[in-house]
Amino acid sequence: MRKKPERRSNCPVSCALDTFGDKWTLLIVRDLMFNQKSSYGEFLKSGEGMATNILADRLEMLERIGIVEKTKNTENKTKFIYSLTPKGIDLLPIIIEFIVWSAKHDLGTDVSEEFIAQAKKNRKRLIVKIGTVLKQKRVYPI
Amino acid sequence: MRKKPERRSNCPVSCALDTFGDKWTLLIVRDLMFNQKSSYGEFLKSGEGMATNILADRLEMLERIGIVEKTKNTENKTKFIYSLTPKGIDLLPIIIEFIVWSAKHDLGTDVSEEFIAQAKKNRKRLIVKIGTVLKQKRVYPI
DNA sequence: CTGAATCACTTGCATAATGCAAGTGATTCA
DNA sequence: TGAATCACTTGCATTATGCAAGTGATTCAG
Repeated sequence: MRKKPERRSNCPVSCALDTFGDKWTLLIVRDLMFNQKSSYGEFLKSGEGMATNILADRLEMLERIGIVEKTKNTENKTKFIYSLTPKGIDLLPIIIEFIVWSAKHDLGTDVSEEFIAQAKKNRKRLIVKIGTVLKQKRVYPI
Repeated sequence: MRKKPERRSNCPVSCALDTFGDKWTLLIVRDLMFNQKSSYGEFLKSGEGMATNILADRLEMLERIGIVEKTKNTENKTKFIYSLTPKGIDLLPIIIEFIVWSAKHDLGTDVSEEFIAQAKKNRKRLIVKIGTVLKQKRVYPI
């Protein structure tokens, strides 16, 4: 378990990196946003090969700070469903900008032309569109 | 020295995190963009207290992958000047979105209302404006 | 009703990254 | 010419990550 990330300064960039400044946390968010994943087992199957202990640690952290919500699956009691809260959905612009940057500067990265075109020409619309879908997917707590 | 970050997948988010997924790299970029810092000694003085070896490591990496440029100061030969390349300047939207997210969800973080207002209402204009300043600051290689 | 399968984790230990303090070598300045 | 400045290195302790195996609560098939 990683140490409680005490804030290094009050700079907004620094504070964001206290939470997201690692190689895994935003990949979970990405999977929730773009890859239709919502369970521990599905996150594990992602191409990057996250270790089980790291995944458990990050999910606990994301839930604790209110970016992700964990609910019981009514069908199968061993299965849990993770979904993004509004605070988590607000990470969408950050993820989009990472994608745009990689598409431009990291040849060999897989991005659809379509997505980049929309991100550039109808950015706001794209964010609203994806955000709406994510809000609908959200499993509201009782 | 950290290992050469081999790409974990071809996902643009994952690729970006291979480079920027740590607590320090984007702070150097932030200092170059917003804090008028341009030398090793100045980066060290940042409020977060970066270790000297980590700073040296990240500066070398950022230069190697073409995000930062290192030039000799003509006045003082012991001093070097670091500046952002166009590839580095393109990180601006990412940094801005981190700031916007923290301003909204991390109370206690220091952001001016003015900046957030501009980021929301005139995002494109803000990016062009800051980008232009950074291009002018850039020390072109011979 | 029971044993195998599924799911979501834990645990223990090796390896890698980071943090800290001290040291080095090339200018530059008094 | 000796002290100060600047940009790093180096060595070692601490922390985080990676890997493989194990655990406990359902669920499902026979």
